[in-house]
Amino acid sequence: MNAPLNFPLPLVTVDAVLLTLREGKLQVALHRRDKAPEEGKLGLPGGVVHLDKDKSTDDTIRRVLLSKTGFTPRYLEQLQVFSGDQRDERLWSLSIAYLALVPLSDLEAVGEGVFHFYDVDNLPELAFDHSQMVAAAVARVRNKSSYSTLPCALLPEKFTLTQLQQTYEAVLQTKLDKSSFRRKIEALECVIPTDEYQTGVQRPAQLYRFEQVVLFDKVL
Amino acid sequence: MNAPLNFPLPLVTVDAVLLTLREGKLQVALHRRDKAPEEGKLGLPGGVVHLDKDKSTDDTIRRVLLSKTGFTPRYLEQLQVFSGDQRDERLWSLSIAYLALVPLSDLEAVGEGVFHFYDVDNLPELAFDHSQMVAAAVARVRNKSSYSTLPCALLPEKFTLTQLQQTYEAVLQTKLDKSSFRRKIEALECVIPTDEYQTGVQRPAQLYRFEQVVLFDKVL
DNA sequence: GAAATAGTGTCTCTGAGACATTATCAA
DNA sequence: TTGATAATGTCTCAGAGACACTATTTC
Repeated sequence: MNAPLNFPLPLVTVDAVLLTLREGKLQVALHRRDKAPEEGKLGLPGGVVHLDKDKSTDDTIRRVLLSKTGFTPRYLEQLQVFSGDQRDERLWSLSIAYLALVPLSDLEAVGEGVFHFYDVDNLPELAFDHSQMVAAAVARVRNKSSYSTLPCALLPEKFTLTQLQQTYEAVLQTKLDKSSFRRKIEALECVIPTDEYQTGVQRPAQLYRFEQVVLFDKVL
Repeated sequence: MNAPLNFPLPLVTVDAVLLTLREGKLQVALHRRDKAPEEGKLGLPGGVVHLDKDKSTDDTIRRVLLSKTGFTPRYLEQLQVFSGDQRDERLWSLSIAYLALVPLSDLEAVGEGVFHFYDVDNLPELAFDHSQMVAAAVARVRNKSSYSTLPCALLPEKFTLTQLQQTYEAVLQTKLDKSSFRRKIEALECVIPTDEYQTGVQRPAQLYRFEQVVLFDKVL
C-alpha cells in the first residue's frame, strides 16, 4: 500500500528501552549491532515499520520484540518520538521510542549473550541517539514510579513485600521506611496476597501478586 | 534528501491539540477543514513533515502553528503517536500529536472565525482520530496540572492569585480552598509578584507572573 | 457605611516518618 | 536458644482542609 507521493518521506522505525531490575539496580538491556550503520556499537533493539505487517506502530514494537526475545514485555508504553536528519547521517529518520519493563527472568530466558546489561546511570556510548532514549525512559519510569505501581512490572509473578520495597528503592534511588511503605501498599489494595509463602532460613514471607498498574493519589 | 527505498513508508504528519481557558472552562481550538479528506469536518490544525524545511518534528509543529496562527504556543510538548491504516482510509499514516497550551488572548489575536472553540468535555464529531488526540491531551493536562504549574501557561502574562486558582479549578474540575491554595503556591515559589495591581470595583489584587513550569513534590 | 473581593489566621485531623516491638521460621 | 527476617504497633510532627476573620478598595 501507499503509492509513492511527490515528496520525500522519513524512514520510520521503532526502538525499545528494555529496563529490568538486575543486581539490585535498574539496568537496560542492550545488544551489539551486527550490521551497518554503527556496526559494533551497543544499541537498543528496534526495527522498521512494515505497512503490510503492522496495523500500528504498537504492533511494530511488539512484532520486533517478539522476534528478538520471544516474549511480549510485561509493561509497554510509547515514550517519545526522536526525529531529524542528524540522528542517522544517511537520511532523515524518525524513531518512536518505547518504554518496556520486564522481569529479569524473561530476559535471561532469551539466551546467553544476546543482551548486555548496564546500569542506567552508568551507560557506555550507544549508537545513534539511543542514549537520549534511555535517559527519557529512565526519567519516565522514575517519575511514574513515585505515584504508581509501575515497579511491579519489574518483578516476577509472585513476590514478597520486601522485594517490592527493594524494587521501589532501586528505581526511586531512595530508602523507604518499611512500616510506612506497607501502610501505603495496603491502603492502595494494589497487590493481592496469594496463599503461598517464600521459605528460606528465616520467617517465611507472604507472597503477593499484582494485577495491573494502579495510580496513587499521592506520592509514595 | 531520502532516496526512495525498496519498501513503502507511512505518510508522516503532526497535529496540535490547542487548549485554552475560555468562558471559565478548558476549551480546544478547532478549525473547519476546507479540503479533502474529511472536508467540512472540524479537526485539529496540522500538517505534513517536510524533510527539507524541518530539522525535527518539533520544528514541523512550530512551523505549522506559526503559519496558521502567527505565534508559537506558550507551552508545547509531544503527546503521542497515532498510526495505522485505519485512521485515514486512503493510506497508512502516522501522526505525532502535540499538546499546546495558550492564553486565550493569543488565539483571539489570530482573527475571527479561524478557530471554533468547544468544551473539551463536550466535543462534536471530529475528523480522523482527532477526538482521541483531544482526549489524550486533556488527560495529560489534567494529570500534570495536579503536580505542576502547567496551568500558568493558560493565563496572560500577569495574573492574580484568584485567577490562578480559578484556572486550576477549571482544569482539575474541582473546588480548591483559597487559604490552602495560597499556602501551596507560596511554598513553591513558582510565581513572582510584580509591583503592579489589578484594580476594579474592589480591593486591588497583586499581579503575579511566572517563569517556567515547576513540578510539585506532592499533589495540589 | 455597605458591598465586594483580597488576603491572613487558626483549629483540627489525617497521614507520613521514625523507631520500637512482637512473630515465626531454621539451625 | 539464637539469629535472621517478617510483620505490626506507637509516637510525633508537618501539612492539608475547613472556616473565620481582617484589610482595602469603590460607590
